[in-house]
Amino acid sequence: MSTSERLIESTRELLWERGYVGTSPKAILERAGAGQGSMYHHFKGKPDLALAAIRRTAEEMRATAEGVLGGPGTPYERIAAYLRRERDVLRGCPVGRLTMDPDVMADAALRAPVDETLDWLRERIAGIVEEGKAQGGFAASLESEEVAAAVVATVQGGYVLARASGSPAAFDAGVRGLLSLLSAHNTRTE
Amino acid sequence: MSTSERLIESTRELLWERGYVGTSPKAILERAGAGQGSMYHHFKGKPDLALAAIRRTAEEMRATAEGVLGGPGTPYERIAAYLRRERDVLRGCPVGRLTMDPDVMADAALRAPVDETLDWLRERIAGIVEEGKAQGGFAASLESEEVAAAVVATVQGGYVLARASGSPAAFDAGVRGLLSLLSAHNTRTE
DNA sequence: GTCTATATAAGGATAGAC
DNA sequence: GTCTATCCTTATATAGAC
Repeated sequence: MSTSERLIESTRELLWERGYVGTSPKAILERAGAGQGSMYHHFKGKPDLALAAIRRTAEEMRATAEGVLGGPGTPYERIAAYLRRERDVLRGCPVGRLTMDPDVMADAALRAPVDETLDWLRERIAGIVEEGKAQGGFAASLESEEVAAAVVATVQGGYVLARASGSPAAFDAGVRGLLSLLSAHNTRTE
Repeated sequence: MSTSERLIESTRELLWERGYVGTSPKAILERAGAGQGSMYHHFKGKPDLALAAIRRTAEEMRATAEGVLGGPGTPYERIAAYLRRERDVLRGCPVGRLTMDPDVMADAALRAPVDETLDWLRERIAGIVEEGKAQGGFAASLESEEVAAAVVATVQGGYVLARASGSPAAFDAGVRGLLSLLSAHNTRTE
C-alpha cells in the first residue's frame, strides 16, 4: 500500500475511533508509519487529508447499505435485512458520529459527504417503503419519508445506546422494537 | 452566580457544543470570565470539572424527561409527549453526544452518568409500555424493553439526522414515523 | 479565592536537506 | 517523495504573589 493510501486508511480509523477534533496529525503519522514530510507532500493539511478519508468512508457506507437494500426479498425483508445487518456496534457509525464533531460541521467540505450519505440513505429506504405500498405489502397509510427517517434514526440512535451501556444489546433491542412495530403494517408475510 | 457555578455552567455549554475532547480549560475560563487560579482552586483539573458538569446535565435531562413521562395521559400519549417535546434539535443531545467522545468513554467516572441516564430513560419508558399493556391500550405482543429502546434510539438518531441535514425536519420526520407505527398498536384512541 | 507567571507537552504547519 | 529541524500556538497544569 502506498504511503498516501496508508495515510488515508489511518485517518479513517482514527476518525472513527476519536473523531476529527480528537485526531492529531501526529497520531495519524504514527499509525501510518510515515513522517510529516509525506503527509504535507500528499495533502494540504489535516482538513484535506480528513476530506479524503471521510469521502471514502461515506462511499463505503453507501455501498454496504446498497448491498443489503438492493438485495432480494420483499420491501419489509430488505429493510429488516438492513437493520439486522452485522455491525461493529460498539464502534458506532463512522459517518454518523461526525455529525457530533464541531469542526466537521463547521467546514462545508467536510460536512457534505456526511450530509449526502445520510440523506441518500433516507431516500433509498423511503423508496423501498413506497415500493411496499405499491405492491400492497405495506399499509398505504404509511408516510414513506417518515418511516425511513425512523429506520435510520433507530440505527444511529442504537449506536448511542449501545455505546452508553457498553453492550450491543441495546442496539439489537431497538432494532427488534422497530421491526415489531413495522411488521404489523406488513401484510405480505409469506 | 459564584465563580464555581460559572465554571460548571460554562463547561456544560462547551461540552454540549464541542464535546469533551474539543473543550479546553482555556475556553472554559474565557466563557466563565475566570482565571486559571479559580479553576484549579475549585476543581482538580479538567476531568473533575467536566464530571461536575456532566452530572448536572444528566440530572437535568432526567428531570426534563420525567416531567413529560410522568405527566397526565394514556401511556401512548405520554410517550408521544416525550417524543414531541420541544427540543433544540440542532444542538443535539447533551448527554447522548458524550457517547461519541473517546475520552469520556475511556473514563469510568465521566461515563457513569451518561450510561445511567440513558439506561434509566429506557427503563422508564419500558415501564410505561408495560402500563399500557396492562391497561389494554398497547398490544400484549409488544416487548416493552424493545419498544423503549426504539423510542430512545429514534430520539438520539433523530439528532444525528437533523444535524447532518442542518434542519430539525429530519428529527420530526423520524418521530412521526415511529409514532405512526406505534399508534397502530394502541387501541385506546379516545 | 483569585491573579499572574512559568513549565512541559502536544497540535499543526513550514523549510530545506537528502 | 521522504526525512529531520524548526516554528508558533494551544493544552493542561503548577507555583507563588496578592
